Amino acid sequence: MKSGSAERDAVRWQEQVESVCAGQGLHLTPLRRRVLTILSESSAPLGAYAIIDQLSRLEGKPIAPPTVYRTLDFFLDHGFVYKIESRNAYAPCEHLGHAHHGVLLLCDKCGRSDEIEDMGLDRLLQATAARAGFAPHRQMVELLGLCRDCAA
Amino acid sequence: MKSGSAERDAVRWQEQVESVCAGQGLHLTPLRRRVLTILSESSAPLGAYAIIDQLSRLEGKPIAPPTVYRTLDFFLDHGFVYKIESRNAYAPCEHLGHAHHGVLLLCDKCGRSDEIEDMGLDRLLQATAARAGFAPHRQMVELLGLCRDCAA
DNA sequence: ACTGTTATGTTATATTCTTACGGGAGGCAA
DNA sequence: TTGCCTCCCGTAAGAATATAACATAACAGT
Repeated sequence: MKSGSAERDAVRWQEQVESVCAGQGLHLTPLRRRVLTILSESSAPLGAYAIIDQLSRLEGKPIAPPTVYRTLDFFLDHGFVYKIESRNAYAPCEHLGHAHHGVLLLCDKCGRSDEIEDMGLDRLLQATAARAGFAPHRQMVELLGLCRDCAA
Repeated sequence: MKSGSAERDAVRWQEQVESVCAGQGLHLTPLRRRVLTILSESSAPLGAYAIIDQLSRLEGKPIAPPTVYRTLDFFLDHGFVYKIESRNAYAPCEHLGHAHHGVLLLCDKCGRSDEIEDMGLDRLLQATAARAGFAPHRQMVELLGLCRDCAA
């Protein structure tokens, strides 16, 4: 979330997704590419219907929800995008390679989200779960509050 | 989480809420009490519409969504209940006194949720946020997976 | 009684997500 | 070629979740 790097990160993200898809033989269709672009160009996470609206404008005709939800599912399945449960919104997942369950910092004011990887936290969570005999397969850590810029 | 204690915990929860309300001059109305009971008698977190249905049956007439959502808001505001964002469900909050942002263990199979307090985790999250210049006011930590009983 | 506040009722609607079904494009084997 | 399969997308409908806006009731304090 260092200022000024957001757009570059977004471009980098899109390129990374492209290359991962190429590498794994995943089909990055025109539709998926357009959604990718919409997501990458947004400064904050987008709701599914925001994507539907933008896509509809891009295509010049109304796009139905399943089209976008399927695309999002594709991205979610491959870890390119994460869903912010507390907001019903979707955002590019940085750290594509790493098992992508980071900490999400969600700003109440500007709406931006930032993703932080923290191995120590992962280990601690894993240990906490293990103590309870719990076997997790997905984790969500979301912090709501004010980001550095908005706090000032 | 210890087997066999679920029902007792639920009763204890309801009593605790009653006493906290009494202590703080909060109005525990008949409606709120009924919702309290519905929540405490459920073995797993309930969706708002499950509560609406049960309440409607109890009252013998259809109850509209806002009635229940308002009641839930009251409970959420006072930390008696937490919302499980990844499921759109609501559950009794154990650990009433403590600042109630525990770790939620959510079983995919039986649907039960368990709440764990972990000061170490809280501190770590706080520190992680602080490093990013982020000032959190609410945190959500949800682990999805299999509970001890269902894993066996 | 008048007023402010809190709690609830009522109607309608917004938002988010899913189910179900069908069609088209490309691969691939007989 | 034909038939079959799979993946992707279109379309219509509807389920599930949540809120807006406005009205009424109940009660406390003055």
